[in-house]
Amino acid sequence: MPYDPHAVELRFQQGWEEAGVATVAEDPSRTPFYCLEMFMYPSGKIHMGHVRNYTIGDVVARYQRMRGKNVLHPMGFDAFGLPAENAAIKGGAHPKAWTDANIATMKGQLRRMGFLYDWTREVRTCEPRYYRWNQWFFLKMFERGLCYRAKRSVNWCPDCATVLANEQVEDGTCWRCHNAVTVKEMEQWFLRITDYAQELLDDLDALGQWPPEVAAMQRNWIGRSEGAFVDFAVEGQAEPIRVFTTRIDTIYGATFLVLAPEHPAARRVTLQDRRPAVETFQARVRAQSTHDRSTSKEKEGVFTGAFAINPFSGERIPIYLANFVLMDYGTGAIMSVPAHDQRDFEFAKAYGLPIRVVVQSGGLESDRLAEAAPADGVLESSGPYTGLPNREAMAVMGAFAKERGFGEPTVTYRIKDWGISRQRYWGTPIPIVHCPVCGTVPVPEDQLPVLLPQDVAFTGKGESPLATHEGFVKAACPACGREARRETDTMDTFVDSSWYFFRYCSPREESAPFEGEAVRYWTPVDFYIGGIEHATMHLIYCRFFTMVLRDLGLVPFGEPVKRLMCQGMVIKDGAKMSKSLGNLVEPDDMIVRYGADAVRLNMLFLSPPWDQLDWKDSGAEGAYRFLNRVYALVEDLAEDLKGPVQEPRGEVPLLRRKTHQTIAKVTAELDHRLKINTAIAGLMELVNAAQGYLASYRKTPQERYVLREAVESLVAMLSPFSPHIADALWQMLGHDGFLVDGPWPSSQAAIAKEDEITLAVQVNGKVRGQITVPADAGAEEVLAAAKANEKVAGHLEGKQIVKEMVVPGKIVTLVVR
RNA sequence: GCCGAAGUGGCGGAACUGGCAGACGCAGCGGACUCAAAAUCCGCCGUGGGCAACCACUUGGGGGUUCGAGUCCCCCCUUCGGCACCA
Repeated sequence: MPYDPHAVELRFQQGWEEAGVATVAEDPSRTPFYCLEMFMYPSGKIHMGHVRNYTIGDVVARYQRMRGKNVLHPMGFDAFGLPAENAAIKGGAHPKAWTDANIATMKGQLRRMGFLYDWTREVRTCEPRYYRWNQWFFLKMFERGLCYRAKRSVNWCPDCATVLANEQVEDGTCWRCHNAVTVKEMEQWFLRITDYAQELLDDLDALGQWPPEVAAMQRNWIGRSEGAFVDFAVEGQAEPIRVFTTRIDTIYGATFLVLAPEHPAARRVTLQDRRPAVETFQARVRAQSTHDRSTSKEKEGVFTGAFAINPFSGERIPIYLANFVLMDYGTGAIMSVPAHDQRDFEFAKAYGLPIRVVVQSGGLESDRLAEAAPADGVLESSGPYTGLPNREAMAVMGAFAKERGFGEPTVTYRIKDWGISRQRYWGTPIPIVHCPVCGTVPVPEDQLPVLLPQDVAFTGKGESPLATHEGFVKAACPACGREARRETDTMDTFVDSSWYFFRYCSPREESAPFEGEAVRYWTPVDFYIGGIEHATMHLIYCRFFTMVLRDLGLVPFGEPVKRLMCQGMVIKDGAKMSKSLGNLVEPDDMIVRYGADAVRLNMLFLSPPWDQLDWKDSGAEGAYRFLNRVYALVEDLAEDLKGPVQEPRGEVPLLRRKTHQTIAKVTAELDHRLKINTAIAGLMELVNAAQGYLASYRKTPQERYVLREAVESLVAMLSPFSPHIADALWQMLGHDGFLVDGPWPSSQAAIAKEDEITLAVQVNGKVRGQITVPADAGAEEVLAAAKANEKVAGHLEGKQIVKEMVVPGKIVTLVVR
């Protein structure tokens, strides 16, 4: 019977399900292994990116399980979010119905791919029994001061009518709809991720099994910067202006002070006659979109008429507002040292402000600078610090500022507190009530969850649908009982995904977010696979959340993921797959043509998991062809292999050696490097070798032993990659059960080892001949053989050997003159 | 601008610690089977030279270290990703 992928795949998908092989439970007698893939946003249908991500995860989960580990391999849905709501606004179904329908479709597709998930542990973040714990964590953080409300300038997407976190703004546009983002002042809820900035940074060094580029991106994002605060008195005013600088050593070269246009002190310091100009400038900056503001590099500003006093030199310097100073970094105010900072230099040139060199790094003259000179050097024109190397001066001057009380050394971070308020419906309600008397009051724990109402109107205009839902908004104040107003913002969906992997451990737990025993058994996650696009979003948030959970005493560690892998993008014909480019490959079509096993194998074989993958239908055909060959091979041999066997003694047959070498190679690949493409190449080589063996197969018990060992090892090792066909062939060979429970073949070093090796012989760096020697031959013997080689001898004739060496197992090299 | 990753046949890729570059597959070419086609099987397949055995060249470019470099060091080019007026 020819290989029929559909019949085979459906048969075993049903078989696995009926046998419940995917369902796992804690078992202290076995080693746990938590294999996790980023859960799914239920957008409608799965795409090739999902297929790749989940195939890699399924390989790891199945392999670890074949090795005897107790493997937790769950899947769930990141089910809150804007697209569901946008679909409702466009006149579609209710977000809940839309989401449920998509989940049903996508689960079917995952099942058809043969991914072995413990669906009894499925988590959907839009269910009250899940999101109530988001609310619970919110309250816990609120109690600890890790959660606060503040009026801030926030990123606002007019199109989505909601706030965005910094991480969700890409190049000045919304990460979802890619329309321009603007700035808006709003009351927002924030989580104090900055409290953990240092720990988030420090731990990166210990995450040895994370891709270094992800660690680098996070380092960059956290943006630690050492410097100092310095207070500059404002002439005629009591309140000073605090600046942040990383170059306090250059303070004698500060020739003006600059505030961000939105700086709260701007109004206070501006003199009466400068008001109109200052306000015009502020209005112009405010009108700019985030994108325009960050892309226009033109330095523009306005003089406030006020002067500040340099606390080191006593010098009187003008105060400006300028567009290049950002309110949300440092203190929103800087001292400008045009000689040593390029931005300050450009501004000074544009506004005719003085430029003074104070760090001499070689031949610098204040009135001849063509650009700023940020290099290290020796201080000049710097009062008592003149002559000091600038690095030393930094420390001394910082300490001096602290001693005199007008500043101090400090550290700032680029990362900001995480704004989680979203003016949308389809998310977790924030458990807060605003009371006219008591103010902001948290909803008591025993009143959770604050349920998201179902009956809302989706207009797509202005505020969240919740704000106009009378029944939801009206609430009694939990403190005094008076009529109050419920908070109508919902939480950023990244809150949902920050802890879902804990919930999988005990998904039906009703009295806590998760059950301690289960979490201690399974977590931290051993292996996590997902897209690198989450490097500075989800992958920072979930680390932060885990640290908070640790500080709440809920988990015994601060890092949720031991090993992280980011799979590469799936592209087609050199371009990202997308509907608009018309190069979308539908997994369903591929399955119809070649079956899930071939689609999986092709995905895995085309390139290493972390590299970009250029999808080729012809590759799937190749994979399909390979599976056909394996199927035909096993089918032809199945009956014969049940005949008598006897382990061969003495010289190891070539096929047997190849079998054991392949087992060693594939095992090593799946244990450590996960360069799955080369593991599959190894299996292909083994098939070629087995087929070659058939030419001289005489069906002796010894030969049959060798062939059976090869074929059974092959089928078992194929199982993580193409599990359905592997199970079918396994049963054809007379075994019961499913390969997901092993056995994984084992390699014997003595059999895998070559007893004769072929070495190349180099003369003056060029390969001139080949010699075959016993694997354990000594250097003397090898050299003798090399010199005796006819071709080598020709190159030695009439020459003198000046150097000879043998690299065991690798090469022989002779240098002649 | 800063940080990071990468550049190998017609294509995807292999070469794990410096040791015969091109495993494995795709495409292509030739052959077998077939009335024919598909499928399958066998062979060839980096470039140049030679009837040949063989020789020379070849891992983005240039230099270097080494008996020996795709791999290590320096400079440069290109592509991709991240950050970007961060004081």
